[in-house]
Amino acid sequence: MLNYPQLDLVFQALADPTRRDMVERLGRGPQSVSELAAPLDMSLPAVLQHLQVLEASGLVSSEKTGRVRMCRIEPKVMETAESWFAKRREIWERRLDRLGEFLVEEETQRRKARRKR
Amino acid sequence: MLNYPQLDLVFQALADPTRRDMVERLGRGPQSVSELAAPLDMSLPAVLQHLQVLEASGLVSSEKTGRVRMCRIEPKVMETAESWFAKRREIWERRLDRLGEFLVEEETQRRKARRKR
DNA sequence: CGGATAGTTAAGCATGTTCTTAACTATTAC
DNA sequence: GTAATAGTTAAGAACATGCTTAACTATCCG
Repeated sequence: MLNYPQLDLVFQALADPTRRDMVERLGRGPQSVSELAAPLDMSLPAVLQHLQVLEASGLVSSEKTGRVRMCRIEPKVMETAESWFAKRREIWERRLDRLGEFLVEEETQRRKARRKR
Repeated sequence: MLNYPQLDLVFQALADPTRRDMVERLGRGPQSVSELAAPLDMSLPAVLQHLQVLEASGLVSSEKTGRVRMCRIEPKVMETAESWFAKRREIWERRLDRLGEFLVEEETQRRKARRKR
């Protein structure tokens, strides 16, 4: 399971539309810092700061060769975040199943009680 | 698809460990504000503020009857956030498939070329 | 070498977040 | 009706976030 601090950083990173956009584009393939920055309406240092947040969360990694820094997504961290939702949903659905069984059982008891009268 | 501002609010809400804890417990069943607050090491107003963040995101809804406010999770919003990851993963996996096909194709071409010599 | 390209660092400002305490309202129980 | 319970509101302190501009470094190209 993912430890709490990382989930903090991952969800914090994804809470910003600029960073989600960067993640979505990196999902289509690796990009340099300049390529990432091109469609964004902000300064290059601002893009760098977003990239740092993404890297701190583990969602994105980058490597510099020559003067170009290539950025790529880290699917494992994405999947671990996704699995937090899956785990919640599993518990939620199990609870609803139990609730459903309880209600059916209750109804059965009521029918029996009516027949006895 | 979920609109951007809501995703901002949902991920922002989940970026805090206290709020994730509240969501996890509400996933096991509805709770009053006091019940939600009980295990948390902070003042009641602070819990209220976290609850407001969760409600603003749509992840949690609440209803007051008498002097008790009962809070429940909104699974649909959870699922829509989860689906953001699923969508990213789908695109990512499709890309890797294409990349795999390309590499296999390339290898096949190389083998043919070798045979011709 | 010298200029263009790609990225980086630092400082500062405006705004947002997370908590606190104090004071308050509405509901229920005796 | 009085007191306990459950929640609410407001104000403020402390820190975090998301930008900016200015100045800088490292690499590549001719």
